[in-house]
Amino acid sequence: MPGTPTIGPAGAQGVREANLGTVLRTIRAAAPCSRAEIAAATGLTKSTVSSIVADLAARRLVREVGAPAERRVGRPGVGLALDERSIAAVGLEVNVDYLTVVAVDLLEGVLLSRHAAFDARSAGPEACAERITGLLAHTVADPLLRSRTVLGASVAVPGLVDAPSGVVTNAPNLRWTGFPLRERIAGLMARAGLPAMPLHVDNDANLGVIAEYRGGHLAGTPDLVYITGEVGVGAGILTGGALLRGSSGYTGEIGHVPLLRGGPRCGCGRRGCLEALAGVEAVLRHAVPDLMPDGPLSGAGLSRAVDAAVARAEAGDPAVRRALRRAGTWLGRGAAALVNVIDPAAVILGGYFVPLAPWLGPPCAAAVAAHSLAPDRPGRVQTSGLGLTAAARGGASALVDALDRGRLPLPERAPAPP
Amino acid sequence: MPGTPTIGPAGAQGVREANLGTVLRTIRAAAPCSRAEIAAATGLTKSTVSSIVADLAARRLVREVGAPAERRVGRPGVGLALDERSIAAVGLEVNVDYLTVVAVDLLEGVLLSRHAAFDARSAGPEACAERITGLLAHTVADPLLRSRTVLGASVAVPGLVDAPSGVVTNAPNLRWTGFPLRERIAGLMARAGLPAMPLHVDNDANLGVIAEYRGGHLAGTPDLVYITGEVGVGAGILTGGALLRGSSGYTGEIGHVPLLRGGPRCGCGRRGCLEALAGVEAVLRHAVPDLMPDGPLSGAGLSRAVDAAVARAEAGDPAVRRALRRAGTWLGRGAAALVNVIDPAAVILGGYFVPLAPWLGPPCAAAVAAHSLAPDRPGRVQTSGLGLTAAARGGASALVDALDRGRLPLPERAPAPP
DNA sequence: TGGATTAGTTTGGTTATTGGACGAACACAG
DNA sequence: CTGTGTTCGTCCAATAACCAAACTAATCCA
Repeated sequence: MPGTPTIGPAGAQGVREANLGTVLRTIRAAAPCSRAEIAAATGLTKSTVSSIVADLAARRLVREVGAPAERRVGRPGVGLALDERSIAAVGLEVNVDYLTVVAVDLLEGVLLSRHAAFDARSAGPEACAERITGLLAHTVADPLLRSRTVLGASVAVPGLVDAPSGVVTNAPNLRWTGFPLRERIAGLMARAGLPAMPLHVDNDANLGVIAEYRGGHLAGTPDLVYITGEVGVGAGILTGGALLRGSSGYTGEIGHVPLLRGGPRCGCGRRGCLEALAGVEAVLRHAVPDLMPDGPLSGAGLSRAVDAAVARAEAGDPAVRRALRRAGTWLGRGAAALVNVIDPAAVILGGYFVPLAPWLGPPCAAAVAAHSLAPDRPGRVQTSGLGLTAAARGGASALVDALDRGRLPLPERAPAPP
Repeated sequence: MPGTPTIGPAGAQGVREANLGTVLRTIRAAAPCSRAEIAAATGLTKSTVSSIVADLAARRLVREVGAPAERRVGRPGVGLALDERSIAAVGLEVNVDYLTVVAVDLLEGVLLSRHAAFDARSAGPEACAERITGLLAHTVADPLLRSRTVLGASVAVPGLVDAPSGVVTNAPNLRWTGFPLRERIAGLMARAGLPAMPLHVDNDANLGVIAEYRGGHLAGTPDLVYITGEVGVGAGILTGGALLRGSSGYTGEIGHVPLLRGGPRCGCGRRGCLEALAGVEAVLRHAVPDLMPDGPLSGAGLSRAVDAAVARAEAGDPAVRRALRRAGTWLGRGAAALVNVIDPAAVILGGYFVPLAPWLGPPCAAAVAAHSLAPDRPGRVQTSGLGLTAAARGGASALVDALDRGRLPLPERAPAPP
């Protein structure tokens, strides 16, 4: 059964939008390809495809490339491909201990990527918004982006976000509540005389799973779960190719599922939460206790501690390996709850879990297999290939995704030179 | 982010379909209403609404009723309402110990409802298919349905179902595996010389949540979970108004989430599963041990035992109340896992949990509140008002829902007499 | 050089929505 | 009881988009 029927009247422009998206996606998948091939693949007629391709070319999203090398009988088709020189999309991520920016082109190739240690917790939300705005301004001014149309920017935040309004409802690890991040960034940009652009704010796990869906090893798998391994543990859930948002935004909040009665105390006040057992900070406190301060970590501390834990685990340190194994098992138990409810094709471990995955992954996979009902499926637990840029890339990808759905907020322009 | 873009070309008939659905749903919600009111409510123009209403009237789904009593200045509109005399949809449910049929009209009013004790487990799948076919044939031949167009029939099964093919992949409590139920029913109907009709097979919890979405107290709430309380425990999950199906159909399989290490042995071979702690059969073994046989229950045994447990609980029997309280707490823990992942607006307890709800519901709600992260929401745990007919009604509703989406597999007919 | 084949464009036709004009039906005021 | 104003529903021409088929273009091959 499909979703709730769309409200509002349907009209011809909706049809056009759908078909623009279909053709764009087909070219993305099959480039270089001819109009005739697109017609065959989509079921549209050749005339419709010609009309749509003309439209896309006028917006510089598609261009003609040389005829395909393959030589067959009959008139050769002219190859079409996405024009990756025309647009850009920016994704940012703010997290407890770092700030990331990524800009991608229409092919979702990375144009530019910056990662910097940053103590968002002590900076506070207002200073953070300023820092983000500065980074965004700097990014769009980069020579690599200057000649492109910027589709917009998206900001990933580790916490509960009301995506439509761009308000960060509650981000415990940043200690933000009810902060109107989008509004702030838009205000700061206007004050600095920068051109307005679409701004989106969303949860980091939600954007992480979008990144995996569009660019990870499992790209295109419509039922995916992405688990962030930052200070907090959260899950982004994609079902049927769409984000699960729930009735109030609390989907995938597995960081605080109770796993062990009377277990270690968690930041949320309860005991035995997944985050207190398998969150990166908790893992490191067991694995490399000598490197962890008594108070909260700040700046690049977490990253350094992860590196140290990896080095020791590689060297065969039994205490570190034991700590990672136990954390992996708890993580698997938490993930199993999710697998039993959602039945995803795969669970992808992201963030700081990626470098730790050689030791954390196998026990996690074993625990998922042991505690889930569905028959065991090899490769159900995977490691992200996107590292700490996943959320930022996902934000940028989400902007590109709007084009793939036929929503082209782009003016017609003179056709691109060959 | 909306779901995966629909594949295939979009065309004018898709627009018509969407708008037919929009108008039909508007009339359902606002009847009796005039064409002008529909135009205002939907954003379509008056001419389009006229055209669509004519189409719906030709298919006898809508009829003109007397002008509305409300008197205002200007020409009065002619009232439109759904014509409930024209079609019918049939829903059946086969479960371990009973068989249910329900037929509804376009307003989803119940035309006919039968519930019979039936030992599906010992009858076996083939005999069951014969029995279902017989019941269906008897139902469509009923004088109440004879004059109507039957949209189709849907069968709810407690187990894993591949809905597109109508094959029951695995129904442990019925002991069916890989049984092609739809194909069998279609074959038996053809052999009996009955007219073919669309047949659907789906999981009972999935259809239960559809019934709640369309006809329960929480009708229209797009993020709902329905928990069946039959011999097994399963959840049907609706998110954004659409069923969650997962990558291989194992969504909502909460019956076997492990809750208590070393707990009671479960039918699945493991220990401490939710079903072994809070499944109806397990509950009754604790609550009314004297009424439960050592072997498996058969026929109407379960229903009688539930009645007895209710009677004793009402009389204040402390052992029964204690057993129900404990089961409710376990159920709440299992439901909390679901709430933390899905964030539904409500969790609805169905099946045999309904009569037991006065004692089982409050501890269940308390456990959900205690173990879920999102702020407590009163009324998060609800009791179904549909009793044991939920799944059958949901199947029938799903057929009506196709009309509400504009898919009208109905021939044009002479307009209905006033 | 001409036939076969495939690509892309052009032209005409279909479906469905839109928007404005118009007649119909009623209330109200004089 | 008659005119005026208001709202309802329909009719008709215009528009947008897709489709089907004819047509031109480009290439291979005999």
